Order: sequence, then structure tokens, then C-alpha cells
Amino acid sequence: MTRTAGSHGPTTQKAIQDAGLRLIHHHGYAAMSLRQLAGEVGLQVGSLYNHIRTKQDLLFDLLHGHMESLLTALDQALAETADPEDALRRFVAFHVDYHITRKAEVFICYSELRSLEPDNYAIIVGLRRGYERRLIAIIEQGVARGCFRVGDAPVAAYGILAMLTGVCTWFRPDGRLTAADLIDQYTAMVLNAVKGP
Amino acid sequence: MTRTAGSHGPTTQKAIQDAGLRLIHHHGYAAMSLRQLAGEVGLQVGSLYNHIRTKQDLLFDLLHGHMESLLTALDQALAETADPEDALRRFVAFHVDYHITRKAEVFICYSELRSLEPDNYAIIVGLRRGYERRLIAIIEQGVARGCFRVGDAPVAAYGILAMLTGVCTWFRPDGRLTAADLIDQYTAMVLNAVKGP
Amino acid sequence: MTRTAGSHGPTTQKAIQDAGLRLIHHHGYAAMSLRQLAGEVGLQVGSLYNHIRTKQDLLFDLLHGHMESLLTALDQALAETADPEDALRRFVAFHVDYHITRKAEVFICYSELRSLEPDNYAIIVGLRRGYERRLIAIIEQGVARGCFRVGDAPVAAYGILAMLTGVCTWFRPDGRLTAADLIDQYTAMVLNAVKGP
Amino acid sequence: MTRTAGSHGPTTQKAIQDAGLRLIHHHGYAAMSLRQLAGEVGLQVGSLYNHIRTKQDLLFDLLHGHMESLLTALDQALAETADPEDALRRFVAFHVDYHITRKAEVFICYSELRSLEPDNYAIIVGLRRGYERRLIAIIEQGVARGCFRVGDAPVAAYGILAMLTGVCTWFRPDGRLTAADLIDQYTAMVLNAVKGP
DNA sequence: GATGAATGAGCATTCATTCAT
DNA sequence: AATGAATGAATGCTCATTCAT
Repeated sequence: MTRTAGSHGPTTQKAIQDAGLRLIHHHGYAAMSLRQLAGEVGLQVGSLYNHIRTKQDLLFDLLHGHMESLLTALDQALAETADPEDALRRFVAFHVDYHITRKAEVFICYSELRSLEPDNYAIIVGLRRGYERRLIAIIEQGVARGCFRVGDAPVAAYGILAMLTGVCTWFRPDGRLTAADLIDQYTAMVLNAVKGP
Repeated sequence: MTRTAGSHGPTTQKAIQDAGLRLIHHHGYAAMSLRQLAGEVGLQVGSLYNHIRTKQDLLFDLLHGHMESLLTALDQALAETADPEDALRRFVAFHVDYHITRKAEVFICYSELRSLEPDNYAIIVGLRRGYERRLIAIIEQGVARGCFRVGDAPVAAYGILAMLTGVCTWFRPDGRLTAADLIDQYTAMVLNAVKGP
Repeated sequence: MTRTAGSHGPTTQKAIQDAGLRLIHHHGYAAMSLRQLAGEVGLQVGSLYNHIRTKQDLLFDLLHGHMESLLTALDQALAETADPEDALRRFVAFHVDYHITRKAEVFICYSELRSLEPDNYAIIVGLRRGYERRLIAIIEQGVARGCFRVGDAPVAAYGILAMLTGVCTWFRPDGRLTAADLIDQYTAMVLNAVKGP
Repeated sequence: MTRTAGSHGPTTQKAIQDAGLRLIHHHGYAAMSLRQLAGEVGLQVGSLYNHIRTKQDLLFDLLHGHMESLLTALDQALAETADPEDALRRFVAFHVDYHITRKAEVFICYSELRSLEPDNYAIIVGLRRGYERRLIAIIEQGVARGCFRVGDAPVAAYGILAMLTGVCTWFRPDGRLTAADLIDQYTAMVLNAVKGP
């Protein structure tokens, strides 16, 4: 954690994280300079170090915070589902909604994995695997109960995740489709895909 | 020594592009230094400039060459298809195969778009749009003929493309699945998804 | 160590300008490297950029500062002169004295004009034209009042300026002549030249 | 000398010197790159070295050739002059004419002295001193015969040389004045200056 | 004579980071 | 907390020069 206990700069801290997220999303971690970041927040470079430990830590905190809130939110969305089909519907709706709403976090969580130092990388990838496993489990349950039919559950899951995650690349809230339309269409496509002909 | 015996223009050019592709794929364009690249090829930094104009040009040439060969290969794969379902099968098989075989090119073509200068960006994105349009056209034809049923053709196309493209992130040729298995499963999923219940 | 004890912004700024002036005077702008400059001031190269924006800016600031102080000093020297002959005497004395005293600034202001980027060039040349115009005006007044006789006033002015400015190339304060001797002789030559036979 | 005996490339040799003169005049020796020069002549950089030994040699040959032809031409112009006043008239006419006609050579001969390596510097400065001495001798003779009156002959000579040399900076053949007008005016000014009131 | 490919040193500039104030 | 000045390493790129072909 970067925040010094007891310090009273939550505003600056937050401003740095927001600007950092935006800049990493736009230019990438390697291409973002701390001078740029300081400029966005209205500080001199040196002052940044009252709020972050290193550039790498800023990235890690962003990704780690994102993954934790993503997992918490998913568990909430899936709570008390017995039926795999119902669970899959909820998963699709949750994933698309979350990926539309917080596209920057989601995007850098995929694109900046390689910018993480080994230890940090392992942690984030571990959390991500947990997320994937929840979808795999749903599919495996569906297959076990005979309501889904797929060749290989993890492969099906990776395909579905890639398809749904793609929305954070192209979806525009002010475009032809509403988020609800999108969720409806993708839910139908995903269910058709796993239920078979 | 001013020249390694046996060195040869076109060979060096190719070596630079190969190493460049590999390094950009691994570390990203911004994080790859020309010193690293020169080292991989066995040259001094300055010598690189006998073969490339700028770092940006190296990236652009890589992406441009890739997009052109991708489009040519797709047109060949789709030649003489009358039936949308047949066309879609061929598209899936082609796309997955190509994205497994040349995963580095494909990956950087998505991930390094933002590293392109505006003019170069416009060119590559234009070519990519051409690729997407071919899939959209197939889906629209299928819908027109009543064999496919999707909410919105472009949205379906983006979903399918994202799903298929994902393979270049996780597929390992020495893994549990063969490329043929993968193509079979994904063809089935895609066709189910667009044919509806 | 991150900072030499006792170092201080404005002082360093001044040291950089002094050393920059000396080095540009000796080797020329293009031939002076910022490494050299940093070495003279006792800094690492990068630290220079806490005090200058670019190498070009350093040059421009030097020339601009010089031209402004030159014009101010000239106006002071010429204040309350009614008689053209008196004005010309004062001009010669002022110009020679200034060009002996601050020969480095004066020299680079002539020799490094071509190293200025277009916008900066225009500004400095504009100021210089203002200086020339003051001498031209004196000669024209003298001609109008019949005390001077020259073919073309600007041409006479350019000749006089070139003659006087030359001192910063060869005059040595510890040489055969004192500055006062020099001013006397040049005043006589200039007055003879413009008064005619 | 740069030219390999027996080679038959006088055209290329000449083209390189012409372009070199022009580029050094425009940008300065340090700022001119051999790549630029090669480009102007229509060669690759490496090929330049079939015609020059080094960049420094190119500069030296330019200056040395210039000084030798200047001295030869001056001696011709002054041949068979008995009278100092006549000699001074001829000197002014010769110097102005030469400095207008070959302004680029003349200019770089002043401005690029500092770019010469020590040995080359000594040679060129020696030749230049010879040129100055001819004017000093004329003035001293005039003073000895009582037709000129100046404080210090070398100082007068330096002033006159600076004044006359200045023309290569500002004179435009298509301007308000012809070369003849200029020579007339400057001859008058110089003679007035040295003859005294 | 010309070319293209190489070298190794050098360039101006930017970087993440540190720390006295 | 914030600043401004510093560090030392690194960046993309250019340089004069060499030389096998």
C-alpha cells in the first residue's frame, strides 16, 4: 500500500491514481512519465513521492485494487445462484456491465500485465485466474448437469471472456446500442454457444 | 572492424524486423530500446539506421506488412464461397489458424495501435476496418437469407472477433488441445451463437 | 549525493549563462556541447535542464538579454544630445567602449545569428536594426544640417558600425593602446570620414 | 592537397568544394554534416572520401586556396604604385570588389578560423597577417610622407579593413547601390579618415 | 569512383528517483 | 506536503570515418 497511515491527503492521493489510470490507459505504462502525471495533478515531480513509493507501485496498486473490487463484485453478483444457466446469465450481465463502466481499469489490467515486476505479476495473474475459474466452474457445472455442451470447458470460458471483454475496446455509451441491448444480445449469443444446437 | 564478413543488407533487414517483432511483443514498443534491438541483431545502435528510418517506422512497417498479408490471406481463404454458413466456417478456421501461427504480429497489431503516430494510426486502423467489414458482411448475408439470427450484425462480429483473437493470448501449441480441436470447438460455438436457439 | 551543499538556483543559472557565453564565444554554438557546459559549471548534463529549456533557448536568452541592455545603454548615452556631431562622438565612444567591455556577447550576437531558429532570429535582427537605425538617424540629421557629407547615410552607417565593431576581434586591454587612445583615434577617423574634405 | 594525382574527377572535386563552401557559409563548419554535403553533390557519404581526406581538410583547402588567390590578386592590383594615396585608392577598390564578388569565401575565412586545427590555423592566420601588413605599409608610407595623419597605423588599418570587409555581410548586388557607387563612397570615407581635417 | 553497411563516439534531451529546504 | 535542484543512467538519433565489394 502506498498511503502513509495517518496522512491527510486522500484528495491528492486519489487525484494521482485517477490521473495515473487515465494516462496509463491512453499512453501505456512505459510511455507515461511521472512528469506528465505530476503535471496533470498540479504538482512538481518530487512531490509525487509523498504519495507513491515508485512508479511500479502506482501501477500495482491500480491493478490490485481493481482486481479485488472486481472479485468482490462478482461474488456478490453470483450469490445464491443454483442453476448454471442463471449463473451464466448473471455472469454475462455482470461482466459486460463492469467492463463498460470501468473500462480503463479493465483495459490496463490486461495490457499492462507485462509491465509488472515478477512478484507483482504473480499476484495479479493469480487473482485473475480466480476470476476465470468462477466462469469455468459455471460451465463445468452446466456440462455436468447436461444443460451445456462444450468441447472443453476452459477453452469455452476463455472464448467467452475474450468476447465479453472486447466490449471495453469498442463500446461507446452514446452509440447505436444501449448497454442493456448489448447485454441481451451477448447473453443470447453466449447461451446459444454453450447450449449447442 | 567495420563490417562483419558475410553480413548482407536484406538479411540484416530481416533480422532487425524479426528481432523487433519479438521485442515489441515481449516488452512493448515504448519499453523496447534500440540498443536492445541492436544487441539482438549483433550491431551497434547507429548501424540500425542503415536499415530503418526511425523506431516509429520499424513499428509501422511491421504492422502494415502484417495487415496486408492478413487481408490477402483472408481473401484467398474466402474465395468462391456462396453460402454464409460455409463462409463463416472458413472465416473462423482461417482467423484462428492465422492468429495461432503468427501470434506476435497479431498481438502487437492490437496492443501497439496507440504507439502509432496519427497518420500511421489512420492507415492501420483503416486496414483493420476492412478486415472487420468482411466478417460483418458474412453475418449480414446470413441474416438476410434467414440462416443467422443476431441482434446487431456489427456487434455480433466484434464479439466473434474478440473471442477468436483471444487465442493468440493463451493458446500453446504444446498444450492440451491441438489447433484442429480448437478450431472445431470454436466453429461450433460461433455457429451456435449466430444461428440462435 | 543529490545536491551539492550550498548550491542555489539563481547562482547556478548565472554560472550556466556565463559558461555558455564563454564556450559559445570560443567554439561556436554548434560546436559547444551541453556536456562541456555542464562540466564547466560542475553539474551532470541532465541537471542543466533545471535551468534552461533547450540549448537553443540558452543562446536566445544570451542574445536577447545582450541586445536589450545594449539598446538601453545606448539610449542613455545619447540622451539630451542636440548636435549631430556631438551625438556621433558619443555614439563612437559608447560603441567602442561597450564592444571592448563585453566583447563576448557582442561577438556571438554577430556570429551566431545563423544558429537561431527562425522566430528567434527575427526578434534579434529586429532589435539590431533598431540599433543601426539610431546611427543612421544621426548621420541623416548631420547631412540635413550640412555638417556631414556622405553618399548614402545607411551605407556610411554600416561602414562605421563594421569599423567600430571590429575592435572586439583584435583589441587587447593590455596591448599598445589604451581604450581611451582607441576611442580618440576612431572618433577622429569617423568624424573626418563623414565630414568630408 | 586533397586531389589524388592522376585522378580524372575534377568535376566532382569542384562540385564538392562549391557545395562545401555554400554549406559552410550558410550553416557553419560545425553545423554542416558530410551527409548533407554528399546529398548536395549527389553522392553517398562514403564516396566523398574519394575526393577529400577529412572534413577538416576540406575546410583548410577552401581557406588556403582563398587566401592564396586573394594575396596574388592584391599584389597584381597594387603593382607599380608609387603614391600612397593612389595605393590606398586601389586597395579600397580591390578589397571591396573582391569581398563583394567572393563573399562566401571571404566570410568563412573570418568566421571559421576557430574551426581550424592548430597547425592549419597558424598557416591561414599567417597569410592573413600578410594581407593586413600590405595595408599597414601603405598607411605608414603615407604618414611618413606627410599625406596621411593617423594615431596608430595598425589600428587605422584594422578599422579600415573591418569597415570594408563588412560589405560582404550586407551588400546586395541588386540593391539601391551599385558596386561602383559603393567603392566611390568608401574610397572617399577612407581617404578623409586618414588624411585628417 | 561509387556504394552500402559498418563502427564507436557523441549528441540533446528525458527519465525515475532522491533529498535539503 | 510541496518545491526545486540534483543525480546517473538511458533514450532515439547523428556524426565522421572506414572499407569490402
